[in-house]
Formats: sequence, structure tokens, C-alpha cells
Amino acid sequence: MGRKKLEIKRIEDNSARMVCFSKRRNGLIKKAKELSVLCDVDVAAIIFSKRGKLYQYCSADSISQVLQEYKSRIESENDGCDTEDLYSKNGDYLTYGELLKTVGSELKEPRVEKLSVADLGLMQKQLETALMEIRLTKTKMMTDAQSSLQEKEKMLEEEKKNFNEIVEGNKCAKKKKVVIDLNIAADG
Amino acid sequence: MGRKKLEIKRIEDNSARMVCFSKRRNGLIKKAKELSVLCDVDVAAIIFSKRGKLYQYCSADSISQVLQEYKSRIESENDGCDTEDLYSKNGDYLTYGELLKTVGSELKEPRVEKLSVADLGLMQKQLETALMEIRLTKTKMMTDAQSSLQEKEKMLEEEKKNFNEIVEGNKCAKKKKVVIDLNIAADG
DNA sequence: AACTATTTATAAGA
DNA sequence: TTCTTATAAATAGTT
Repeated sequence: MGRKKLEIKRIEDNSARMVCFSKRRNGLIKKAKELSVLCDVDVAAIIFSKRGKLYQYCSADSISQVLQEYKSRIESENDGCDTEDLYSKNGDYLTYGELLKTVGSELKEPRVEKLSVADLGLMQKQLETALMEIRLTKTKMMTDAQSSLQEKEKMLEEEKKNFNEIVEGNKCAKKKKVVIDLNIAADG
Repeated sequence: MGRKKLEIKRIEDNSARMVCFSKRRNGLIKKAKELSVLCDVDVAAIIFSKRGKLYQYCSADSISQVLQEYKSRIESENDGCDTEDLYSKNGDYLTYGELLKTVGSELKEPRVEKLSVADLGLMQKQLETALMEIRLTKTKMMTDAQSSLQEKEKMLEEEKKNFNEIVEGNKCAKKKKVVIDLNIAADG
């Protein structure tokens, strides 16, 4: 949408490409937000610029829902796979510790071939779960930090208000005093 | 954009919300693709519907680039953070094994408070790297599996061709024989 | 699933 | 970069 119809292929002009990137990046994130709010779904948009900058949007307050959904999906998709050796002895999923140890040793050694694509898929899902758990914790910590900041701000606001009331009170007192003085003058 | 200006808040009517979801989901993914192509950047859009369905777009062919970028970013962003205790003794980043052990023990125990947001951010990045490494490995394995399948298919095709040639050869031989027979008959 | 009246996004220009 | 504006594109409500 613009003065001309734009063909969808790489914009070769450097400056034009950057301008377009800036506009459309904001546009995409706006659209992602709107979709999330209007339709009450979880949306994430991630954009890596070539210069290493990372822009992202993730619908707030819902990471735990996403996590929950993910977990239940992992649990239900769990049949018909020969991935027994990826489980803990107790039949549960690996703890993150066990999982990471597996990832670390299996991926680093040259015996990756022993793992099937299905195994890697399961690992991937578990890592994603771990990742979301971290994100959740991080978000919560940041939210907590922010709300305590907001509380401080509120207290400051309160103090300011009180201060202003005192100042206003003084002004009123001065005005009254002036009026009285004038009345006195008029009397004379 | 539409007959009326739509306020950006949850659409309460169920049917209308689903229609909107369908339209805007496609719209978002289209926009993500366009941004990726026009500006030559990596874009991912992930949408979880409430009913557990996952829609996503990820600009293809670029996971290894993203991984590379991520790694170099981690290496360069590495100054000015007080996250020393997340590092291995050798000064390098944690191995995935060490990292996962930390995630597992720190997040499970009630002593998460000891970790700062910055620490979690670092963990997050490392987990993301691990995840991409897994994805990359999985993709490679699947590609390899596919190409070996394709090789088998090619061999099968070759065999089929040879077989057909033999069959064709037999057909020709038969034809010739018939002609000869006819000639003999004509001679008689 | 199509159709259109409108709104929204944005390409080019300043 | 930021604003403006003409035009393309998306889409809300309708059929």
C-alpha cells in the first residue's frame, strides 16, 4: 500500500530497504498485538535484523497459558514413539538437568547418530518448555520489579499531591489576606 | 479497515471472533513473509489458537544464519554483566549440561530469587542457542534421511529403467522374430 | 466463501 | 529522520 504497487522481492536500495524495514516491522508488531487482543489468542512475532538486532512481540500475561498448552500437548502426543531411553527411570519426563546433560553430551560427541529424529524432536519440545519456564520467571520478575517501581511512583505522587495541597492552601490564605487588606484600605 | 472502525478489544461474539481470527491470522503471516522478503531479514510469527492449534511462519533457509548471529551476539554482549557465576571455571560459557543443571536446580528450588533478571536473560539466550542447535541437527538429519531416501529412489528408478530396457529389448526381439517368420511364410 | 464500503498501512515525496 | 499524502491493501460487516 503506497504511492505505487510494490513487488514483493528484496529491496536492493539500502536506504529504502531500511526505511521499509522500520515501517513494516512496526506494522507487523502492531498487527500481532491487535490479533492477540481482538481474538484473545497468544501471538509471538520475532524479527532478527541483519545487523544483529532483535525485535520481538509476545502477547503478555499468557506465557503461562502457552506453557500449559505446550505441556499438555507434549503429554498427549506422547504415544507411539520409541523414545523410551529419553525418559527418567520413574517413567516421567527427564528433569531439565537430565535433559541438558543429554543434549550436552549427545550433541557434542560424534555419536549424535545414535539419536533418532524423534528423539531430537522430543528434546526440542522439552527445551522449549524449559525456555518458556525461564521466560515466565523472567517476565514475572520484571513485572514484580515494575510494580514495586509503580508503587514507589504512586507514593511519590501522593507526596507531591500533599505538597501541592499545602502550597495551594498557602496561596488561598495569601489571597484572603490581600482581600482583607483591600477592604481595610477601602474603609479608610 | 472495514465497514466500521473496530475498537481493539476482545471480540465477544464467538463467531465473529473466529472469522476475524482466520482473516487476521492469514494477514499477519502474509505480512511476516513480505517483511522477510522485502527487507531480507529473518522473521518468525507464532500463533496459538485457544483450541490448542499452532500456526506459525518462519522465514526458511536461515536457521543456521540465525544461530550464527545469536552466537556472535552472545559473544559480543558479554561485557559489563555481573553474571560470572553462570560461567564455567574456564571462563567460557556453560556447557549445555552445566546450563541445564543450573536451570533444573535453580528454577525448581525456591531459591530462584537469587538469580537476577540478567542471569535469566543469559540463560534464556543460551537455551535458545541450544534449541537452535537441536533444530539444526534435526533439520540436517531429516535432510540427510530424505536425500538417502531420494538416492534409494534414484537407484530404484535406475533398476526400473534397466528392467524396462530388457523388456523393450524382448519386445523388439519378438517383433523381429515375427517379421522373419512372416518373411519365411511369404517365401513359402 | 464472496463482496464492497471503509479503514488502515505504507511508498514516495518533502 | 519525521511528516505528509496519494494510493494500495486489509478487513468488518453484509449477502
